[in-house]
Amino acid sequence: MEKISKHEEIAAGLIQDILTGRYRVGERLPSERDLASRFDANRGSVREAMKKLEQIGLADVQPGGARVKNKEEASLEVIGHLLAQDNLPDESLIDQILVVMSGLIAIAAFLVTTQGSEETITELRDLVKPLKNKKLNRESHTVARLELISRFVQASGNLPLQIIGRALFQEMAPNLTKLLPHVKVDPKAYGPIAEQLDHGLESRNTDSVTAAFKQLYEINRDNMMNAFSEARIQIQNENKEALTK
Amino acid sequence: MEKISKHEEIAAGLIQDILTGRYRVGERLPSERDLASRFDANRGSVREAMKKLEQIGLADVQPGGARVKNKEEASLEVIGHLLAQDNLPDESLIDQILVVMSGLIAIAAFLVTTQGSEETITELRDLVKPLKNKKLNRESHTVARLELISRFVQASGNLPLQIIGRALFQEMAPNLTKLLPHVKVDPKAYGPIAEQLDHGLESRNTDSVTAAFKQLYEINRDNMMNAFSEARIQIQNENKEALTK
DNA sequence: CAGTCCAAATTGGTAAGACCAATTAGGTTA
DNA sequence: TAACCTAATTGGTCTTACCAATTTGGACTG
Repeated sequence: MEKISKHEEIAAGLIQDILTGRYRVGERLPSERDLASRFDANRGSVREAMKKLEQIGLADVQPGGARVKNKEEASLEVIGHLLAQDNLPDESLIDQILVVMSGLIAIAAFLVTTQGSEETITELRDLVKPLKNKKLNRESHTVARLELISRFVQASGNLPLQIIGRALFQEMAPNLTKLLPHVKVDPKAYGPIAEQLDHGLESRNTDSVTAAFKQLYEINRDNMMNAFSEARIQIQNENKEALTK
Repeated sequence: MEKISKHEEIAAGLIQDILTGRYRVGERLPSERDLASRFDANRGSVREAMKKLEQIGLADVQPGGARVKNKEEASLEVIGHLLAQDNLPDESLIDQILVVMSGLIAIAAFLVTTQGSEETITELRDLVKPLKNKKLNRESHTVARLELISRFVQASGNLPLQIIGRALFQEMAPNLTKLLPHVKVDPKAYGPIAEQLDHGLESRNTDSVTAAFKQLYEINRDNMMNAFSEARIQIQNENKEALTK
């Protein structure tokens, strides 16, 4: 059970309202005093929530009033809120995130193979090894894959890349809980990819590593999209059950 | 002349202290009450500043105290603060940003060429045209290049990509003002690249567009690194002058 | 009637003081 | 030495108040 403070509650409410279009872009939000009475809170707490909105980039608060901004101008944190809006995360947004992650990994692959230390290479190769094991159970396999990708980006030594990778992951991960049970992975499919990754790292062949990750991305993407289908079917069935009761 | 509010002043001071290592990772920051008296401000203002630190990801504030976090766990906003620390921005960090931007553009190129509408393609081709003009003055040329890159990312239709691109740009741009006067561009060098971009867009050839942007990146990178050298020389000369006086 | 200008109401920014709940720190005890 | 308990500290919230900037609305003017 999480404890949620007042300003977090207020911020969450306002973010929800903005993202669902209750307040349109350019429109003025209610005054802090109005919001305070609406949320039955103190104006100081409302101010803290507004601070949050401002930092996320969803509102521009100035003397005279706070105005709603485009979500394209916001920070990466909106992604998490967008994904958390509905019961199931938005499929096209997940798809977009995966594309970007794939691109980020390509950068990391380039940096690691061209500038990575010998220790970094061997450390990453150690992380690839588990993926060669075709008898690994699904859960362990998923953990091993995520760990590999994460470490790759961190090993790049590129601060912006590290920050972006970490942020994207943090925004996506909590919103996949309802989806992950439906992800069916086939460990055998990852064998050749792991081999190629290993060899590519050993020979510091950027193209080889990049190609391997591209395959990994495509498999992951397929798995994710299939999981969406199954999750939707299950929700549909649950709704039917609820009706017959 | 910018107006700077109290909490911004406090936040700036604390960020500076953290990034320069006055407070180490894991260490506890002074209490809000202490900070209030140190900055001669109200505790509410200090709290707003702490909110800022928390949202940037530089501090984790909880009942009991606020603790400093790793900058790798922070948001992209730290990049701007890191660049603004010294007189001249950190060269290696600028280099890292350029690498990432290059990678982001590769993603955008893929998305635009494979999924972009006909209107998007023609719009982008219109932006490429000015770069073919070899007689464009330096300033106009620089503006045209930035505009092209920015529009490319925005045209991708990929929200995370748009957000990241915009954020990276916003963090870097304000800190390049002292560097830009030293950037010497040769408009002639961009002619062939513009041609390739144009053709690649027309034929929706991802590889061609990506390759063109890669060349663009390399030229930009060289220009930037040369600008660093010149800027440093100038600063050195200024220091000598100051001494002889 | 349209445009300009000015004053009043509104809004965010800051301040001082107070209380609570959770954490932390220090000393005591087993 | 380790566990425990108490007291001090700290962040979270609230109340009230005043200022400065913006916004608003109406009066005035052309």
